[in-house]
Amino acid sequence: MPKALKTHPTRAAQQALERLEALCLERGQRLTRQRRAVLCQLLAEGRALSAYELLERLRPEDGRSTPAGVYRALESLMQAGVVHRLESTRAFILCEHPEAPHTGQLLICRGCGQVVEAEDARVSAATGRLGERLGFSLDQRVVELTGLCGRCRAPHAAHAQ
Amino acid sequence: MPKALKTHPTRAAQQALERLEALCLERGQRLTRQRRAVLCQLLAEGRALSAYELLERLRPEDGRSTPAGVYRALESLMQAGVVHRLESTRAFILCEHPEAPHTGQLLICRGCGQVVEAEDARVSAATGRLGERLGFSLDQRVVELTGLCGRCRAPHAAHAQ
DNA sequence: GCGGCAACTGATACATTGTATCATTTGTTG
DNA sequence: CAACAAATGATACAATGTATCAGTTGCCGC
Repeated sequence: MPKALKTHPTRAAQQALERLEALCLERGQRLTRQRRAVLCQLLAEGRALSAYELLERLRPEDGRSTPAGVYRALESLMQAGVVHRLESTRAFILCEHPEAPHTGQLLICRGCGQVVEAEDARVSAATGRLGERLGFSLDQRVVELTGLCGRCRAPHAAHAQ
Repeated sequence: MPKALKTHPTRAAQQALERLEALCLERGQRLTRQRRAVLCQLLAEGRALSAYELLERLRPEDGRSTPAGVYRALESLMQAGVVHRLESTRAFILCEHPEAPHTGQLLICRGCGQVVEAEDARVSAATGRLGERLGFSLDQRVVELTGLCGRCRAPHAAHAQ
């Protein structure tokens, strides 16, 4: 029974929202109306949204929202580590593990659009070592793996692998 | 003595170009005037270019070049595996190791813009295993590591690490 | 509370990146 | 060399992201 949470979004969402807000403040970001609104939308949607999809959803509640405003809010939320940008799809999504600072990996299902966030030690170690080996001091690691998730693959073919 | 190659670009470039052209044909891509022109520019430039930077460079030689045309040419060249797209900078660059099919990693220096292409077994293995572990059958892996290369770091600070 | 400064916003305009469509041209193949 | 598929040219447009600057808001010390 997926989507069951949708039936009482305010309950769990409220709690999650407060946790995210606390993190923003801890990390030196003011938490303004706009930023809160962007957080809410991402939380409510539960999937990655483009900046302009966000804008569409904000406009009804706040007719004064603008692209620049949305991007500024996203910038701040990314600074705080509670939102990630998907470079390969130009979309934004809530961080799943915002408590711990991270340089994670993102797995993107091209079937259902689901995004799973991972923090794989082997991948982190391997990319770190690769940087060292080539003499780079890394400050950003984009690891985005696209494919079909288990659920999306199942109906189409039985040939595992 | 960097940039020494620039003094006789046609020599080595000609040879590289022929090799790239051969690869395109082998891989079922027609090699048309436009595509050849794009290859030439990327080869001449030796660094990543945006689609519109490419367009600027093509226009003088062929006033009929259009954005759509450039993107179509790039599409074909990427199909042939001789060009890569940098997702995190929205730019395109010649593949350094076009002979071998690959799902490589790209290291991008934010100082000089240099892009180094790697094919690190540990990174490939680790990302592959991560996909498996989470039930994904991957068909695209974006690994883009940004930082400062050795040369760009050196002048600024002596604190190794 | 409140004055003042920095941060944020609203508004507008614009820059960059990427696509859709369709008539025409080109290239390949039998 | 006819015919068909692929690529191109032209135009228009869609999507994504930024610059600027005047005005407002929030925070901090008093």
